[in-house]
Amino acid sequence: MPELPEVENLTRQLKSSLTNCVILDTKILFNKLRSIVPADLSAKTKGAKILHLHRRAKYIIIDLSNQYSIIIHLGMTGRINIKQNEHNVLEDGEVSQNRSCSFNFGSWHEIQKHDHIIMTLSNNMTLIYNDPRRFGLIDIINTKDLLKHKLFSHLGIEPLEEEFNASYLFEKLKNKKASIKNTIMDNRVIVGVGNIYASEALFLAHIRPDRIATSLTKKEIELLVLAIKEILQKAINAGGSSIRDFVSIDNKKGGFQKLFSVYAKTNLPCSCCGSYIKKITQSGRSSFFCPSCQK
DNA sequence: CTGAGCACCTGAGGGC
DNA sequence: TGCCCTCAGGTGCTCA
Repeated sequence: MPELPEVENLTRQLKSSLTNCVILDTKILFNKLRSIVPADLSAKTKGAKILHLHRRAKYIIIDLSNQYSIIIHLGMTGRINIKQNEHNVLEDGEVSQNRSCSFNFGSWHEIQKHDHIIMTLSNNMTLIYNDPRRFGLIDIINTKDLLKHKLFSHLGIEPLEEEFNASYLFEKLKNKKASIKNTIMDNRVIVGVGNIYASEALFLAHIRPDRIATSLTKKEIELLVLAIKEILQKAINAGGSSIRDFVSIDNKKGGFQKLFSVYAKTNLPCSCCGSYIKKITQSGRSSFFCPSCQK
């Protein structure tokens, strides 16, 4: 259930629990994800130490001690669960016990539906990649070739980096015939803005999603850049619901979903002006906006 | 080159 | 209960 904020939070969590772990064994239960999981994933990970974890766009990258890097993408429904063969206390002090599919207190070899990759790690931990729709991806390549990888070579800049600013976006919007919503979701322009936050950011910037990109004024572009950064940062700070899934608290209604202003709020009153939120379809995906606040 | 549409999948939820 | 339809947080490919 990942947009950038969730992948960012997941990466941070994984970083704190997996850094310096050794991969003892990797089992591929099902190899047909978005692309075929490399058959030598097991051989290339066996005995390697996890040195560093980081994120690029919505990809999680795990650098290993043996010059390889694992690339993970969660697609629409991918999850990473960490099982621990002992009583597990979460960061906020709660003890997890309400999820059948995660902590089994001793019987942690039990395989759940849609578990595709299982990594046995040192420190009594097991990493499980689960993905019902299988739009996710796992690959492994030489660390030095990361940037050349075809998944990364065409990607635009990170929205939270300083280089993503009004003058950058202004240049990118020149001659764009697509809608502004499609444009900010275009990975070649900026990465990591998914369907939820595209709608949310455009609401914050008071711009209709179906405006042609070139029609935005400089002022609107400035507002939009700030809105994208703000909405992503807020969502990261709110923690992601996938993090809660990751640490196995089933709390889908909580987290940042409460912060949505327009997403999935068709026909509900706008929190700002009371007008009813409208839903339209753009390139086959739903967009939500307030017809009165957004121009 | 661009942009729209489609394909890849399973599962949840609504209508009948 | 069950069948059928629509929809879902992503992204790369094809075609015009």
